[in-house]
Amino acid sequence: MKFKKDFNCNDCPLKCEIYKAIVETGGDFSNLHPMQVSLVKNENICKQGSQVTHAIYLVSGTAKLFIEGLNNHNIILYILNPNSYIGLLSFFETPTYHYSVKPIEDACVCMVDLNFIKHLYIQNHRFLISLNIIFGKFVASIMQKIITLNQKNIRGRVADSLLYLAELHGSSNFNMLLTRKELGELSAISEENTVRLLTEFKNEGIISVNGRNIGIADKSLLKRISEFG
Amino acid sequence: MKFKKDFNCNDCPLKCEIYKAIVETGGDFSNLHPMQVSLVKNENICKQGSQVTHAIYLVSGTAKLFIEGLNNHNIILYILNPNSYIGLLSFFETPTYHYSVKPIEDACVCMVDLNFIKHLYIQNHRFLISLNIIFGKFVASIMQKIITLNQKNIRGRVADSLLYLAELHGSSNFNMLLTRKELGELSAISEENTVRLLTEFKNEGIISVNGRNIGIADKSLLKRISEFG
DNA sequence: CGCGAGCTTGACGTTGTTCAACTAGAGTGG
DNA sequence: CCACTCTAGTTGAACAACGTCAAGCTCGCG
Repeated sequence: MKFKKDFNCNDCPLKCEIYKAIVETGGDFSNLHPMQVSLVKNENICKQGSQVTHAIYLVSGTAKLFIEGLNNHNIILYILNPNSYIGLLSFFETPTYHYSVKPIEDACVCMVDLNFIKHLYIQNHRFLISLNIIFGKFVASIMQKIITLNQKNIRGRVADSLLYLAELHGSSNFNMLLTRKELGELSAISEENTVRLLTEFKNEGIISVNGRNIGIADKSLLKRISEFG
Repeated sequence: MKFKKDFNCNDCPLKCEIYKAIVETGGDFSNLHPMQVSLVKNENICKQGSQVTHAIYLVSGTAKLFIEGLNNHNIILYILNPNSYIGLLSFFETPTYHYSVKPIEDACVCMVDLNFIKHLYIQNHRFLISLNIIFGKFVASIMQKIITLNQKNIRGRVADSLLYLAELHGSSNFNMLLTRKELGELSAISEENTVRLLTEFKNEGIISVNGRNIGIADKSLLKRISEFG
């Protein structure tokens, strides 16, 4: 974990939502005090149960957002790409995080004091609305996740996860970055069954597997499997 | 379903959050046009997939909030008591409902145009903050639910549900209003296993069962079961 | 009186987890 | 350069947990 203090937004190549909102509202950066932090794998970006003090924005790298359950058994809810809010589900007056976030490759995040954010969205309603839209999408996909995890068999769930990852990477061929165990946590199944299903799908010619590189050969079939058939 | 149009908030015994916020902001009710609706069991208060046009507030009665899954298999997320928002999870710029709500006893709801609400929370930040606080709590309990449903055995899940209902009714002795099937949907298990566990708990002296009336005799033991022991 | 919805119980089969053993590759230190 | 160790991945077999099917029961209501 390496801090870059006294960071200046004008030097940042990523013109994030917060930056845009400030410019739109009058361009006063004097109270912003952004903090950029570099992290390596397995460091916590935020930790379930700890206090929410800053809005966190993923600048570069990829991260997993997960709930820490019983007996060290986690469930991964989303994979986060650069240019997305991390603290979002906790922006809204939640004292502590209900989930944890860790990078799955080296990453860089930017932290902004939460009081600044509140002040900003009260002044700038377009910003507030944009937060709410993202928030709404998160909730929608959690709902979907609850159904998927509870009502599909493990074949359908892994198919779902693979389609999700392809969508996320914008291609049918991608390096999923996740270990087998993590792919299992994304589908809420055991590591062993994850392996079994990957080889099963491979043998059926639905996907190609090369280490963590996945290629989806028959997307429509995978979709039918995901829909539970 | 029976509409009471041209309803006047000053005649309403329930001084809800929205009412209070309007009074606080200047007391202009002229654009409010609240609509009160009476519903009986099994009518939809709101329906998954349909458009969100109004904020809905539960005035009287009890309702279940559930996700409609595959093969007519639902999962109940919450039981709603009077004086709570129904549309809440969809207030924030979500075009369609991601869940359904139905009364489990005769109920009465009040509907307010969503544009009015938006206008109100932009003017009144205390109201916005109060919405966000409730929103945050909903999300927190969904997170908890995901873990519960995926990582606890059915004994733990039913124990959880019973403790939840006791909390909701504010007493260890309550009429749960739910059928066995619905209690199962609250715990995401089959109706048959729900019945089996109720009699199991009864035989173990942990609860008393009389139709839909439940009495929790040994709360601490039930808590230990819920914590997965 | 008969019908239907809700409830109850037993038997059975499927699904998925867990345990255990084994393999392959990447570091590490002598 | 070779043991060694550690992690990630893989496979098989045994077992436990749940869901499903089927049948019967009870009570309220037409």
